[in-house]
Amino acid sequence: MPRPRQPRLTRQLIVDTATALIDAEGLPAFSTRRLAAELGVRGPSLYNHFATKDEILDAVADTVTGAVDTSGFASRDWVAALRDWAWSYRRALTAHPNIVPYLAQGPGRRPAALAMADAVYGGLVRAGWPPARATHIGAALRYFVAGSALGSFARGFVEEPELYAAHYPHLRDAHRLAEHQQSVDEGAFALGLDALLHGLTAEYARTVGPVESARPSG
Amino acid sequence: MPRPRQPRLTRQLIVDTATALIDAEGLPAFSTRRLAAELGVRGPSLYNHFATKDEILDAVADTVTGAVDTSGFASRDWVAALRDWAWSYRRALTAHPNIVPYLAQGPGRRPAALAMADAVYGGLVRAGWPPARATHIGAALRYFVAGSALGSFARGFVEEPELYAAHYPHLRDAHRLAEHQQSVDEGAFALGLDALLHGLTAEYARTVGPVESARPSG
DNA sequence: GCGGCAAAACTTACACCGCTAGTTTAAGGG
DNA sequence: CCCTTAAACTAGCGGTGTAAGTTTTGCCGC
Repeated sequence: MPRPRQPRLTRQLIVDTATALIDAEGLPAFSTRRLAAELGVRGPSLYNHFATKDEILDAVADTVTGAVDTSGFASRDWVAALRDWAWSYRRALTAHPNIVPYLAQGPGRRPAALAMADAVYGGLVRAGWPPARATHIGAALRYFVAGSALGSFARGFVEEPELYAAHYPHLRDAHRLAEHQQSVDEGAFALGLDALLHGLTAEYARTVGPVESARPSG
Repeated sequence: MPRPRQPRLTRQLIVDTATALIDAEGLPAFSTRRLAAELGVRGPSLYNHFATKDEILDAVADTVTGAVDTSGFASRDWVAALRDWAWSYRRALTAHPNIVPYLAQGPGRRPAALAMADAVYGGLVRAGWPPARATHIGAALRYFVAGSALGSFARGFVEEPELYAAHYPHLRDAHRLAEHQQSVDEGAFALGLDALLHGLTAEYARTVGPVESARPSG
């Protein structure tokens, strides 16, 4: 089957299908042949549109990151902007949890990740944070969000109470975590984010100056 | 070459060699055949000692997690214990950064991870935190530590200034991040951890009661 | 209109992957 | 001493990413 009348593949179509496949079956199940099959095509054909498998994954990761909203840094005080950004970031990642392990490994050359870092850094510097501090804050929040989307603390537990009861006295009810997975993860995220922002507000007051444009809501 | 006079493989030897191999060449380079070659053996021989490749990786991950020190929860106030634990946790992970993406995916059945979770949870509950809060705090800190060890914000940047200058105005000096990688990551971690603990201290005073045994150091 | 070139699919193939099955020999217990 | 078990082996299956070369189509310039 040679070149068809109308191309069957597009970068966009490949990325969309790859995203759906990863969402549905996980990263390990994502292979070039499997993806090609999903597209009604033969595997190597993908290489007419992407140079490597990683390039496809980068495109998927970039699309996911592109959904993050950083507009708050242009309109709100820095605390509110950080909060909005962190939640938007988390939502974007948890919408496609299976790609997170790949995505989490450095902003690299991915345009959307760089644009995001740029917006955050710029917003914090504009708010009065020293550049080095702005870098640290952006990184720290990134750690927290990525960790929360990746680790899914609760998901790791297993439905076998006796596994825990014997050896881990305090985790007697750990198996229950699996039931309330989402609420545990979201609760931990909300608590941690509030604590982080609270601490940053105090740090701001101490080192930058009295809180003016910063109106902490927590 | 049949059964040798003296076994050439041990679970311990396999785990140690696997750890060294992953440290030296990264997760993708870690294959059963490659590991076997490193051990002077033929690949399938590993399956006399481990059922699957993942079981080997779990053992490596468990060894890494086992190096985390949670003793502070038995002797110090909860804030100091959390701080010590978080730093120890981070040191354990950054000592073997290549295994982190695997390790980060849920505490699962790995004994060391469960023991760690148990110690943290128990310590927080003993300090007066409500159980649900204790779970959230442990998870939040885990997110932060795992994210910091995984993402290595700075490592992601590339040594090509012109890549950033054009499109990301605030990241003009982003390529310099690669130079100061370790200090940026550690600084971000220190800042974030202090902010988190500061916020948790405030939360404790507000919801649990006046700070008594808690003696925040930040 | 037509020749030629680029595009986009194809087939084939390589080296590697995790893992299974069956084989061989040595070690150790009854 | 036999017999089970352990621990290595070889062979091989189905799958992986990707390189190379083939074929047909669409399109652009003459």
